[in-house]
Amino acid sequence: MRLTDREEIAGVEQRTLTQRIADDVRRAITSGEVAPGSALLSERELGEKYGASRGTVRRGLAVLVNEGLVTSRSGLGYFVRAYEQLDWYPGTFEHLTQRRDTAETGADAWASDVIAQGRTPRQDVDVSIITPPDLVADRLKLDLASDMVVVRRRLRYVDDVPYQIADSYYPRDVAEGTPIMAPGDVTIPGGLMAAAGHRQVRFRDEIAIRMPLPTEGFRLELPAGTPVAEHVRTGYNSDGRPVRVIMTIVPGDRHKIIYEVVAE
Amino acid sequence: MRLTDREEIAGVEQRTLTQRIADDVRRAITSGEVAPGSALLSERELGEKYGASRGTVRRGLAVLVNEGLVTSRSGLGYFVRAYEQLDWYPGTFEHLTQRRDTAETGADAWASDVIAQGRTPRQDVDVSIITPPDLVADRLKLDLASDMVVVRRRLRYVDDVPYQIADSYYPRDVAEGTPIMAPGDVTIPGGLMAAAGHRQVRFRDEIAIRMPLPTEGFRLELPAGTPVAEHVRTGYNSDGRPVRVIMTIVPGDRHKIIYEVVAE
DNA sequence: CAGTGGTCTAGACCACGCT
DNA sequence: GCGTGGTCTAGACCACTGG
Repeated sequence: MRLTDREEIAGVEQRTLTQRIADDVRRAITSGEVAPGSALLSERELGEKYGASRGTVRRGLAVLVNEGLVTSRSGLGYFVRAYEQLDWYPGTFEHLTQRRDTAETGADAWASDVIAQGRTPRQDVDVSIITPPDLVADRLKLDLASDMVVVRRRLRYVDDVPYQIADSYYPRDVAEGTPIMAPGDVTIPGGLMAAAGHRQVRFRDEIAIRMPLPTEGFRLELPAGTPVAEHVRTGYNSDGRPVRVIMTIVPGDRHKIIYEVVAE
Repeated sequence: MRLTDREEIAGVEQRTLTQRIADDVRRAITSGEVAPGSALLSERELGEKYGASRGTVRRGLAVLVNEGLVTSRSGLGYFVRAYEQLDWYPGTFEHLTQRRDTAETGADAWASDVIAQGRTPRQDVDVSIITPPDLVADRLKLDLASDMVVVRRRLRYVDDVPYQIADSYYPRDVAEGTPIMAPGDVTIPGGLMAAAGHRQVRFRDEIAIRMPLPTEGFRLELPAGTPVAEHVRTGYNSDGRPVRVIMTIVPGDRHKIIYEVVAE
């Protein structure tokens, strides 16, 4: 019956039932008719409303889930997602960003950014020596495949919600015997780079936009339909040598990335 | 029967059949076992292989589609997606980026970037006067809700593939009587801003990572599972006045965004 | 033409959350 | 216990692509 019913309504209806459901609900959300955080009709109710089977309703809602507009919670229902983004300023130098409050709180550039926005930062840090991934070896210009690097793996939280994966890679000779090797969440006024005796005078940031890998999604507790930025910074010292690579995974639903650039 | 079959294999198998299919195929792709561009088994074949119904296979493959790993073409099959990204350097000033080849080809900063990478740029341009969206009005500090702005809407292509939506907004008094108002793809050595008598001495770039709106996906011909960066640049002149807002929609599958920053 | 994906249905069982 | 989403099946018809 359905096909004829549907086509009767609007002559030749191009869109599928799935699309109609997705479009209707999307419009209700983007128009503000249903507020962020509030619940949608249940799958069975929507099925009733549109004369659709549950499978079709689920496909329609899946579209919105993958667009990041909606999440589902088992046993509860579907909810409109609410976004609250933190400003992240990667485009400033550690040793220049260092703020008044930093010295007092012992916060690094990121942490003091977070504090400035009235939130509470925390990070789990783990230091180890590894064979670097190709991406890192290339950027650090390590010629020997056997060269190992020091990696500081950080999982950064804001108000106890995971916000970023930030892994820093240092050539061994740069890191060894410096505070970089210190385990845990150490903070050095002026930055770790300076503490290791290198002035990072230039960096190159490469930003790729993609969907998270399953492991990243898991670690960062990302809902479906949440893309990430893969932010790779290569830092150079005054000799033009690459001395650090930082790879940061930045969930799109929690961040706005900001660069301020001034002509010299 | 299946449930028992499956559990027999590995004691207590947590993952669902859908997940197993998705995981298996993903591993085959990320390990390089199946090359980019090549075809996967058909839905019916996978169903056979895993003892799954077609619906289940489709759900498994949908996971990979939404991760951007795979696309399907009706009547043909599923294919591993191939990524080829263009480097985009937004972090440099128009009037500084201006290159030798620019003067010759009449290319703007973006176009000469593209040319430098051996590709062919093109853009459709459309100029009109509108009431600005809130995002723009805020950044241009327009106080009257009635203030109108000049917008140059561009859809930029590389080798005839849509690459970016780039819409520039100018206050009327900045744009009127200048080449900014010229319809079509005009290019002025030194940039439109300079031609309008303003030196853009500072800008602020805000980058949000999200899934595309349906209209954006349509215009840019984005496959499912392709996130975008929403790149908003506010440019200021030497008086500290915001004189331009550029909103660029940057598909993640075609771009790498690069900022080079040098300590002064 | 045979094969592929796209859409849809109707029914089933499960785990989960709340009351 | 009842309602919610999560998973799965089996079967159907369609439009499209290629040889």
